[in-house]
Amino acid sequence: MSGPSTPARPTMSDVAAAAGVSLKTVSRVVNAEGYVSTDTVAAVKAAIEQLGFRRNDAARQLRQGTAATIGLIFEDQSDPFYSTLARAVEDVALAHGSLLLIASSNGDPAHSQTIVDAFTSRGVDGLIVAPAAGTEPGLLQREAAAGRAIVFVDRPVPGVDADTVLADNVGGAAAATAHLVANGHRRIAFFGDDPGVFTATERLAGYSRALREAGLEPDDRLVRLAAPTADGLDDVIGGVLDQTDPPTALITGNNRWSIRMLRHLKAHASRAPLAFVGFDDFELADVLDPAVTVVAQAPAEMGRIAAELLFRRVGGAEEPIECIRIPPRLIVRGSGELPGPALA
Amino acid sequence: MSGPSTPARPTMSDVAAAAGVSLKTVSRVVNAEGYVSTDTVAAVKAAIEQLGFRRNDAARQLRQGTAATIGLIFEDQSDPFYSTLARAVEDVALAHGSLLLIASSNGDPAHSQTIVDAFTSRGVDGLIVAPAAGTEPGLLQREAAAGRAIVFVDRPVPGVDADTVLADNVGGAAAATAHLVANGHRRIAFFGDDPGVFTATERLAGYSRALREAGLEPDDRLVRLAAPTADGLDDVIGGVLDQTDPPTALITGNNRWSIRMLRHLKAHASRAPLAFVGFDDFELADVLDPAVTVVAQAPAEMGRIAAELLFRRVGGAEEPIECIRIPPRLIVRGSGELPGPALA
DNA sequence: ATGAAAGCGCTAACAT
DNA sequence: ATGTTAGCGCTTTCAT
Repeated sequence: MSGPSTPARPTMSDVAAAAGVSLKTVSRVVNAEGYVSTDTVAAVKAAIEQLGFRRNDAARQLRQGTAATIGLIFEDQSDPFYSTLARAVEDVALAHGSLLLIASSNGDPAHSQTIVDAFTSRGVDGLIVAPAAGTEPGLLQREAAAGRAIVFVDRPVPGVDADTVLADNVGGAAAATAHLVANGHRRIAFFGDDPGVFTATERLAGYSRALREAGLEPDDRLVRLAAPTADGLDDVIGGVLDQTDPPTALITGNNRWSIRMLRHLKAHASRAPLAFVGFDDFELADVLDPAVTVVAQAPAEMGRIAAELLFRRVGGAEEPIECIRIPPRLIVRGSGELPGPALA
Repeated sequence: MSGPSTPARPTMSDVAAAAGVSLKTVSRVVNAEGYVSTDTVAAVKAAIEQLGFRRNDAARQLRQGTAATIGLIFEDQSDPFYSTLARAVEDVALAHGSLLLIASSNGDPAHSQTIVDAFTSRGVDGLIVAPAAGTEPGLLQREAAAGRAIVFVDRPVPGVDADTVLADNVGGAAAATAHLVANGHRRIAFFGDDPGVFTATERLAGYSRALREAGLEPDDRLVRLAAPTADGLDDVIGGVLDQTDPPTALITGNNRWSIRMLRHLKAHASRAPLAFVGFDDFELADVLDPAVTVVAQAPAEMGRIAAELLFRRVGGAEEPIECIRIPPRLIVRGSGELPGPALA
């Protein structure tokens, strides 16, 4: 007699009793298996409606072994790059009748592992993971080997046999760099994420390659790799931009860095303007003055492709592992076209 | 003999057999129930490790009736307002050992209903919902009455007995309007979401109230309500801003509208500058020139509070239904302080 | 401290 | 077209 008595949820037996049929017939109707007479279907549906029956998917999952659910793991689900990607995954999942579990790893491999465990305990049919830097292959490879569908996005985990969808980071960063060179710049700075982060390293490599291809000497004094959320970045940036023989252009290695940089540049507006190309597009890049030239990734496309790969595997496809590179696209908006000394 | 033979996932019986104990003892160890000798614990843990056992939560859920999962339903999980809110919910859920199912309603009440069904079939312990405009109370009230924990955020559903976390939309919009009046503006335009959207109507009411309190006559020619994603908004906006006796200031009713407006203003820069206050903060508002004055909501706080309310209910709390209003905060950045005619 | 048996609500397999 | 039976892997209950 304590609390408001919550009416117990009706089960298929309750519906069966109400409709005067057997349990299995209710199951047939609920799952639209067919081979049930029109009258019976109507009677069962009426009983379902009247009792407010909803199938208990835990029981279904226990029996069938499928959760109709996939798990997403990102560093931070509120990062616009990942939330856009997640949305695209959701649309594909919906078409496959699947739901989405989402969790943020905070870039912590240990926590990431906890999430993988929690997801697999729940029997997710597959995982789409942007792995945290430093993720060991062990657990994931075990899952992959046990037949769990896994697709990596944005970053791979070497040692895990799983499909992977990556941006062409080297090519994109090289294109950004070449673009600045073509606009007359010779001293181009690069600000990227922590060197442990796969994309940061690849993008730095693309930058260096393009410099060399342009006959320019990479200069350590123009490169800084640090988490864009770190403290003291104003000093880090200032140390590069205010040195003797300073850069006349710069590249930021991801959207967090672009935004951090724009904030810095606004706070230090007395400095001579620098040409600026960001890796990854971001909202309002086109509205700023000058509008920000970017190498746009295609997060929605990456999400869609990753999800399609995943559901192919969930469906039992045995094709060889794929690694798909999505080419980024240079979007010229103004900030990257300020002429450098060689054109001045 | 088709495909790579996927090793069957080990169960508790397998672990029990390997460790030479009974099924129940394994269960005790896995769930840290205690009353197991140190040696036995060690033996069981070794077997778990060796076999790579993970508890099957579908079976657990079937028996216990709890999924350790909550469901989130938003219009669009990639909207920064909602993705920030979702992230805050996630942090609270994590502390309660719960995972997050997320789905986007696209503002469609029918699809929203499908999602609620899918979530409840899966036995979620609770729902956090930003309901689509036009949501009927029926299904949700049935769930609430059946004891499912529900918390509404951003918008209520009248007729459903559930806790609700809302912004003080009227107060916030009134503050934005009063701020512009105090800066000398007399003709202030308002661009908000569709009139079916709860927040749009409340914010419009706050705007009108503040005008009247300032002794100003609300003027229909200065107000437009439309989805910020609609086509042809440039004409809608132009129709207001380019009329005879045009406004000298404007308010946008949500972050999507703010961004839409900034894009329009940039494309029509020849027009005399208008004072501008946005409802809801957005990234880079501080970096634009002029920086955009906003009435900032607190999506993370709203998410945290909603989640805390939810888990209180999941835990069985029987307190009366609460409706919490979170006061927004005016952040003065420049765009809202351009002096109007009364101060010129 | 440990174990045996029953059963959660559903679907698979097999009748009829 | 419909029904019966067994059992998915776990937790609950009750012994010992």
